[in-house]
Amino acid sequence: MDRNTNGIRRRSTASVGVDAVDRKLLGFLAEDATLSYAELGRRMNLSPPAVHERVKRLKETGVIRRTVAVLDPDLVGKPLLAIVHVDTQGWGKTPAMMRLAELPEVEEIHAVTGDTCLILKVRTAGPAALEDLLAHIYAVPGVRGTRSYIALRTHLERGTAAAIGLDGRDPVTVPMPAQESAASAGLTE
Amino acid sequence: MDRNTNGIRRRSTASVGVDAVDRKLLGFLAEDATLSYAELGRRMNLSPPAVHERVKRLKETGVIRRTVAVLDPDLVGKPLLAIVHVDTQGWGKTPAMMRLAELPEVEEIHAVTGDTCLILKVRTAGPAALEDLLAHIYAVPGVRGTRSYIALRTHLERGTAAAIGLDGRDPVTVPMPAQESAASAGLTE
DNA sequence: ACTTTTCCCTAATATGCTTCGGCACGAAAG
DNA sequence: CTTTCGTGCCGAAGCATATTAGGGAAAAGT
Repeated sequence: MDRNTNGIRRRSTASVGVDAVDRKLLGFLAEDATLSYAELGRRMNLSPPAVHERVKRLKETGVIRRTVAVLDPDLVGKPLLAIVHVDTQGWGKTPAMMRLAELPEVEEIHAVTGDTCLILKVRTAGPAALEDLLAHIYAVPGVRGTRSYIALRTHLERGTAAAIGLDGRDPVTVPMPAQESAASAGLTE
Repeated sequence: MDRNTNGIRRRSTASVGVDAVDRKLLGFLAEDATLSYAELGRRMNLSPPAVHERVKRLKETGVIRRTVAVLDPDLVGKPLLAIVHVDTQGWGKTPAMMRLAELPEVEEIHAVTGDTCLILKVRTAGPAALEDLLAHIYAVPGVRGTRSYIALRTHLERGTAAAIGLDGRDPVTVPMPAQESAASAGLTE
């Protein structure tokens, strides 16, 4: 219901109305949602009520989906991160996916293009737990095979935040250096 | 009903210590960090100050890394999600990685085992923007090639939250991960 | 048995959120 | 050019909430 079931948005590209001030605000909130409205107002030359009004609107329109606490995977007992490619029979759809989504260790499930069908992001207590998890995955009907990539180190992990113009960077349009030469050089598959 | 208030299990070792109550609390906060201490206390039969005390400790010990607003990728102009495998020359190390981390569209960078070196999670405004981004990636010294998996649909995307015993599910056999410098052992932003 | 530590509670204070009415600016209509 | 309407902001007030302080009960350690 809250979904944009209309399908087509009237406004230009993405926008239920997100102006530059909103983007800056979102940038701050996506990095630290505990900032007070007073502090936010100070940072962008606005009064607390004005900030409150914008945040309220952004939540209602769904731009801000929710506010969550980010936990340290190591400290909560899930030090092992793995990306798992899953090959399925046919185009999986939901029955199998639902099963996978029920596993607590599975954080993300994406249906993708390429030489695999599903990409999972999972966190387990260790290699043994990962093996158990893979056993569960294989037990799901329709699963033909998996290919796991174990993360040795995470160099970066942030929200959609940075994509916004937090630090004044232009958001939507990437700088782009030499798009034609480099792009056509060798990425076509 | 009031049994929870007393007889809490002793904290195993002098480590960072995350007991059952903490895990339940973390489960709630990882799903909605805007819940008031009163509400949290009500849900787990604790007084607001008691909850406050625990949350404060969890933040200080680094279990709760930060609190952030989760944005809708579509509504902020980044509807295209892609997983990009990057092959590098030698074992990349940081100079190249630093360059990649500077790109706003890049959300995650993991060094992994398997038939590739790095796995990136990126969000762009569209196919063209992804091409531009790939051009940037190829421009980084040491990058030999990439393989992109475009997400057609995201079936699940949640935090580490679910891995905790929020809904009473037994996480796996875990806890008691680190013993001493666990807080500093984690990824330092 | 006694001490210490841990964890919680009630009560009180302070801080920040949230609402309300009014004003200024810009756009569309007359 | 003037009027009207809509939007977005501000300052002040009321109120919910976070936060601190003091004290007590139970378990762990001596």
